Amino acid sequence: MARAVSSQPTEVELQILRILWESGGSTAREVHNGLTEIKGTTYSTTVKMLSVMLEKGLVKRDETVTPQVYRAAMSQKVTQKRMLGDLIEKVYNGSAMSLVLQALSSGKASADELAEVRRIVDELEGKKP
Amino acid sequence: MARAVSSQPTEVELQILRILWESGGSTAREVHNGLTEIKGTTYSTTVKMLSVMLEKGLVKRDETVTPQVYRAAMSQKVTQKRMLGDLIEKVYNGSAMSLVLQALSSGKASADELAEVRRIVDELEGKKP
DNA sequence: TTGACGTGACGAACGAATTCGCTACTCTTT
DNA sequence: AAAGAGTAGCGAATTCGTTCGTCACGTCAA
Repeated sequence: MARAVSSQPTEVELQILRILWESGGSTAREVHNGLTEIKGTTYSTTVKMLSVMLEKGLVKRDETVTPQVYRAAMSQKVTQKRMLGDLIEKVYNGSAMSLVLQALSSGKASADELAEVRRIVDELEGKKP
Repeated sequence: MARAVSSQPTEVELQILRILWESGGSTAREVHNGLTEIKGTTYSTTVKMLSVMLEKGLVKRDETVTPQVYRAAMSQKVTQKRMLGDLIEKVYNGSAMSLVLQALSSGKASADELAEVRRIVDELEGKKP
């Protein structure tokens, strides 16, 4: 038998979504131009991927114009949260904090970013007591 | 054609690794007992998965004892860091901080955990100047 | 109108991931 | 020794993800 259908976008699907998020909407040709830079695949492959993603509901398509324009069906933020939650569940046994600690200690964070983290922590702590 | 070999453990492989990390080492039967609770697959499948993982180098096997004992080849921490880095790269465009901020603001963190985050931030900021 | 060119839609092909059935062995127990 | 039970190994079957080749249309210029 086989594995179940993954709810998460696959590797290539994600690369396409990133192109669409950045552009806000692109024709198959435009997606292909962005994709071929990193993958070297053919235009045919790009069109196929887009049609597969359309079936899965990962992208929407405006057919009233020619060429048709594709857009991501879900925002980048929502997709990120979904995939992050998935990783936390599957790899960090549901502990978001242990992921945060690991990301903090291993990543190179700028002073500004650290200050931002501190601000968020202050905000969260303020709600507790 | 086909996709490239994923460097990351797959879904089921991860579930098996989690069992091995927790136990420190298990027989095929023990892994199966843990796996069948969440998957309902047969013993045969478990043994096959273990042999595939052995080929990939994801697990090691002690053949001097009967039944043979399997252990994860890589620590949980290293695997987590590797998969986290992968997510940051592919989904967060390389920005670890935006992942941290999202995880912090969406997750429910305890006071202790927040204090721990604050401690890490302090430590990281101390090194800068 | 005929030919070149771009857009789209299929379906084939192949590797990877999963699942299992069957077979071969090794120990125990009668 | 013969019957049972558990451990391991192999290869087949299926589905998914990914890549292309090819064909059918439409549009536009010569």
